Amino acid sequence: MQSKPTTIKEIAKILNISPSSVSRGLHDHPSIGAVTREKIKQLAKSLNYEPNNTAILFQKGKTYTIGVILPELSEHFFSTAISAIEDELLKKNYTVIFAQSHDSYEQEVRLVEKMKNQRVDGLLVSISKDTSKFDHFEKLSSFNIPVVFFDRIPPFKNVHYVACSIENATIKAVNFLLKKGHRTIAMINGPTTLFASNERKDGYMQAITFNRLKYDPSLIINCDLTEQGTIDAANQFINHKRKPTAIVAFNDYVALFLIKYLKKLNVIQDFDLVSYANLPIISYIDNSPIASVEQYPYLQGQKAANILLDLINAPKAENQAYYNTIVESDLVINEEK
Amino acid sequence: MQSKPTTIKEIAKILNISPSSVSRGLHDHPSIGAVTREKIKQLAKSLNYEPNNTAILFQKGKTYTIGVILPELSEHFFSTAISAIEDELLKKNYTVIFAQSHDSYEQEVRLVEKMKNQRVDGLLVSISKDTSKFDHFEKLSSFNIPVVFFDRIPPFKNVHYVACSIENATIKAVNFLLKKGHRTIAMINGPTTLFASNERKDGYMQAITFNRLKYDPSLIINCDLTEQGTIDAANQFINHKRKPTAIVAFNDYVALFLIKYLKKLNVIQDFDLVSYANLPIISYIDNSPIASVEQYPYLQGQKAANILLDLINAPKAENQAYYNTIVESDLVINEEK
DNA sequence: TTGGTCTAATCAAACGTTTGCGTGGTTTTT
DNA sequence: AAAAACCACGCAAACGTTTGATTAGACCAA
Repeated sequence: MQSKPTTIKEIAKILNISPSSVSRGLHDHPSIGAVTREKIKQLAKSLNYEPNNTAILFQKGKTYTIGVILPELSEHFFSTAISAIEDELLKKNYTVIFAQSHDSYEQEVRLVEKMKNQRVDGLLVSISKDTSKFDHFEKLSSFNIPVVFFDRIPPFKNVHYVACSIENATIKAVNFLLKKGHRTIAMINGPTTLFASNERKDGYMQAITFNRLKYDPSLIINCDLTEQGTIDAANQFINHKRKPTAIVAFNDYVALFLIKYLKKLNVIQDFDLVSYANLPIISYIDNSPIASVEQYPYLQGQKAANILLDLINAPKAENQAYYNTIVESDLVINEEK
Repeated sequence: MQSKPTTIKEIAKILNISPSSVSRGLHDHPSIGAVTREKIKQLAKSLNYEPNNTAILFQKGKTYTIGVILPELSEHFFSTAISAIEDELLKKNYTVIFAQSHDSYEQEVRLVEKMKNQRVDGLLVSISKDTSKFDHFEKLSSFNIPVVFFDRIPPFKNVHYVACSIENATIKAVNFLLKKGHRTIAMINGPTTLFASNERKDGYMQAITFNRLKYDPSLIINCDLTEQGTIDAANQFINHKRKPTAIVAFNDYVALFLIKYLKKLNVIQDFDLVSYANLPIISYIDNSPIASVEQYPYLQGQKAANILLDLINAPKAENQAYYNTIVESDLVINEEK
């Protein structure tokens, strides 16, 4: 009933030829005659022969497997990105294995170790919030396992990465608000420890100074991204001597908290909001942000996957230059308003 | 620089013992003396020895790899479920590979084939919308690859599965609305071809008849789950001679379309909505459903993963009985209202 | 002394596939 | 007719690890 899978050896024995000939026949090697080749293929098909992958991988010392490590799969951004990665790698007959760091540095270190033991051909990583040391990735290069970071990338250039320029995006966002006539624009930013916070701040300042406006540091509040933190920030803006007319929210979650609170106070009409896209359906909400920074997770995933394939298949000598790919972000204007 | 990984053989040569002793030493086999064992372990550590997984898998004929096939990873339900699966299987040192059918039957067939060639130890599957034939799964049993279906399951009992009883959930939902005083309850259902549609209908009817109310077939409309389809259904209800006061939406997407349209017509206040949870943030929306059927994707994923492990590790003879696990769904009342 | 039990290790096969090299036999070239 | 070229295939090693069978030596009992 539960037949052991057919092997090349068995085919060889039946046909009274050597296993190597069978292997070559199945691979259309020129040194196998057409007649024999067809006999091999026919028998293989009729016996339901399936190459034993573990044997091939072992023999070749390659796994055709790509590891993906990301913080949280149930975040829409990441599930979309890995969806792209899987689509892209499947085309090239690679297999994807993945794991979640759950934003823990220790877990990330463990996972990198595990992926290395699994002998992945390459790694795609979006780093955890907790990660500030990167030794665990450096070890990989000595094993010749290329790594491409995406979206959440380390703060230096000598790695391969794909990311969105949040700075540029923020410039676009603030410019958009300025063009709409806003002159006092506030920002609910994340913790100063986050690279992403600095990018937002830099973009904000660039837009403000480029437009010859005065930069008021009290209009940028660093919060912990919780609901209470958002409420505290909102209160500061509402009571600000220069009460802002527009607020840039760190992300859609913050925007949600903000909308909820401003509605409760019945002052939502006093503000135009802009946010960074996390939630696909945010535009369905009443008083939703009038614009969103789209970071193209699918595109980022695609590009990262293809870069990794390049690295895997490149001659070793060429691995000198680093891919630093920036995916341009767009400001998506919410038509509903 | 790029050192080839250390092998057991090398360790053996350095220590002047046989590879088998090294292997046994590393595995604490009793027939290796404590002194030798420690020498082996020390040297292994200092040489950064990592077992070559592909070799082990090949040798053991097991891959310690579980395949997961699901329709669409970027759907919140599925990303949560696979997140649970990964968490659960990582604990047991299994590796997860996954692929998306994108709701295509042909793709699903290809993927099952691919997973089989990858020699996965088992398969977790949520079937595609297009799938009505199941031969591709039956083939797996002859290769002794167990399959556990979750959420989207085939319409028969002689398979292993984990799912939520949408029927029970619907009974709860309708009962909830009845208790709130509603007497005319409508339902926007999916296409009749979908198993999920029948479950909803059955649940609806059971609740109605159990409460000795008259069942009015015109209050259940089968739609194609598009925005236009939802609008058409809504129009029928609005113009219905017995205009309903509550509507059960097929899912959150339909609910979103519905809310949008009813708001536009300014009749949203005339209806109480209930939906089935797909979108985590739906409750943040104004006029959101007053209750949602929670289907516990994380729990379903966990259970499916554990059942699969049971099947993999069970003695062959015991594989007779089928796991048919129903995860109870809950009606989550939206407090905001 | 013979036989038995234990300990600590070795030997060799096995898993399935790929691949460099070798080798008869036939055909072509000079 | 000898040399060269080519065709179609076989041989055997290799990839790294595990494991059943075996062994050499030490110790003990009768």
